[in-house]
Amino acid sequence: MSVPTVRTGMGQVAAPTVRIVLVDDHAILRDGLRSVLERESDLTIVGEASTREEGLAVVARVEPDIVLMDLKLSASSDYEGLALCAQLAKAHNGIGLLVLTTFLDDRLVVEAVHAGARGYVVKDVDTTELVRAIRAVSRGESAFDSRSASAVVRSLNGTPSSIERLTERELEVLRLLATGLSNNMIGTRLFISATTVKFHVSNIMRKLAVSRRAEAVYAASKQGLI
Amino acid sequence: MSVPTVRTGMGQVAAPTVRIVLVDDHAILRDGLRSVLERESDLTIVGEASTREEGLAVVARVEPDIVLMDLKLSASSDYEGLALCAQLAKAHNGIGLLVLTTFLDDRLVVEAVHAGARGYVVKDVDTTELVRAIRAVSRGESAFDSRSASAVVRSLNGTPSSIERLTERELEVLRLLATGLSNNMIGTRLFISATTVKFHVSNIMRKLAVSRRAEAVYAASKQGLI
DNA sequence: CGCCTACCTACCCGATCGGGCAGGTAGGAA
DNA sequence: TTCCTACCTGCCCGATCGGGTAGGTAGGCG
Repeated sequence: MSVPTVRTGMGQVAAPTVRIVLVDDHAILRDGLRSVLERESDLTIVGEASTREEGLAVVARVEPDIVLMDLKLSASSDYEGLALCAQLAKAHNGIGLLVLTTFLDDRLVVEAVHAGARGYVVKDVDTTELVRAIRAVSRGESAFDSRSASAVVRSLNGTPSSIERLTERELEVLRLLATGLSNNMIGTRLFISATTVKFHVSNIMRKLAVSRRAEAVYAASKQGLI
Repeated sequence: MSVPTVRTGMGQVAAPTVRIVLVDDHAILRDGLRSVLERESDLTIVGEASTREEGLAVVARVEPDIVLMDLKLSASSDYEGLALCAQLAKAHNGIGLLVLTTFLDDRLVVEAVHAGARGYVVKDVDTTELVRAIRAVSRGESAFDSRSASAVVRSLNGTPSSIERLTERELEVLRLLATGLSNNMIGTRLFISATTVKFHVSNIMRKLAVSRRAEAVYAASKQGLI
């Protein structure tokens, strides 16, 4: 690591400069963040990206200390950032991944951590709290705003293995379910029998802890599954 | 209007200072916007608010030229800003309401205009485009980024009166529908018969142009109705 | 080899839904 | 007054759903 270290006249070691890449699909937010963060003398924005592909390319090129990223990187998918997180964590060992996002979803927080994020901050926190989180992550520590932290705690001890993931097939059924198709029509579409569709729907409802397909669609929509 | 007008030495009339209030539930975005916009010499942020109530109070106090606001002002409701729009337009005649939001939804654009907004910009546009929109609205003009503009066009000629609003009652039914209740249980909850519930559900499905309750819930969720 | 997961299928049956029918009231606008 | 909107109600009937039961196959893991 060739991180520049600045020594003050007092002989103390000042914080080294933290090199940051921003990944967010909203140019306005990136501009705003850049403007706000660069007021801090120890922070510098060395790159920006608006998509997953751009993010990978930029990070590979500039090798920042921190990637400050949203989980939602397009209108279509609400959690594409998770994939980016995992890819960055794998390709750049020890890189500081800090998620800055709109939604506070227990599941998402946990998934982000699993994907390699060392921090999770929701967008309605104060700027100072964000800066604190950035510095913490840059030191190799973890940083969660208070609400995200409790989400993590909830997910870890409240429900030991609460996250029952839906299988690919179930997601497929779920998406068709959301379009209002009957079991029979879903079966025709997927080349399986209506009985099998019903079986999948049952499992989906069990995993989402609901009892009606309408509710399943709502829950899945809320969680960004579809 | 006691807007200060600045005359240059050339005898030309320079742009007067545009006084802006920001309304957004994310402190970070507000900070960022403030930082970015105040780099423009003719723009000044005179107030901030994170909720509808705050927005009303702040605008009443500082009487800005422009209110730059998000439609989503809390995690629960996706379009509370519409109500704020309408209230502000009513209370402050001629005030410049500019919507800055994440989602581009034809319906929302139209609703915002009906609520009194003179502009609609999605958050992934360039900062310069936002600044241009602010100046346009401050001059009393309208301003839409290109995608919002086409949304308006689509809504106006594509479907003459496509926006069939759900009644309060129907929204009530819809919310219970999303929780997976049966017609009978919804009826019990609302003190009406199951037949009436079915009637409302039918109307909801017709208005949302779907044929199943699951699909209705999905569509409503997508449109931020619930 | 058992054990697990993901996936697939069949039959039954009562509850529910979706779409018709035909009506009613209250309140506001033309 | 007549018209419209929002709201409410009853009855009918075939299609669909939700929840059981009781099986099957393919592939991976220890």
